[in-house]
Amino acid sequence: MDHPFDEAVGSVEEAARSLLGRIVTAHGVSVRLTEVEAYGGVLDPASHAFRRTARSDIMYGPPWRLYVYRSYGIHWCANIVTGPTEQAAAVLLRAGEVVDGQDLARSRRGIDDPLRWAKGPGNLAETLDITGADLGVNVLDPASPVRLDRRLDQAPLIRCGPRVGVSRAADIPWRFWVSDDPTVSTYRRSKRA
DNA sequence: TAGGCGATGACCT
DNA sequence: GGTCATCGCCTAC
Repeated sequence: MDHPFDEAVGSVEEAARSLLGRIVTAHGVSVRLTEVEAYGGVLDPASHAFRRTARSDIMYGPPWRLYVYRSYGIHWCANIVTGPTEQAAAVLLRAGEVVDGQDLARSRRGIDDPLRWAKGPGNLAETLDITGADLGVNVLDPASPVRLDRRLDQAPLIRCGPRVGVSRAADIPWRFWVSDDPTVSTYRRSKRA
């Protein structure tokens, strides 16, 4: 597929795919990532880092830091900066399966259905108790409040499609999810796309 | 400094 | 299918 962001595809797309299936642990709960979206930074008009501002500045820094932003004034959304540094690329964590800390997850979400605990980026952040206080932490540091486990030996079966909720560059298939996984969020196209 | 607008989720019909 | 709560960020005045 031909689009103006070919240069960014290699790095951030590969990073997004490599995150699927890995375990993120934060504040007492662990989640196996089943759905992510890639954002290509300066080359991607849908990325918060398309223009450098105070909010997006963290994405211009070193990779494997956490970028957290508030959406609609209500929800927190968590991203992992993937680099390279000048490109400001990042991967949004959209959904996962809670694999540890189930009691904490249930109390934070207030619902009993485990499939819904970390379904959608806002719910994922709420389950893991990720907030603005976690902005910029190094997810590869074992002492970090938000951390990523080692890379998988075998990658899961991955499918891809357009990103959710973005109005610009809406047709780029940079949403990735684990095939047939029940914790993946249901797709909704942006109203403005 | 004011106004518009979301990388959402929950609830409604 | 559709609506709406709610507020921080960004842009334009």
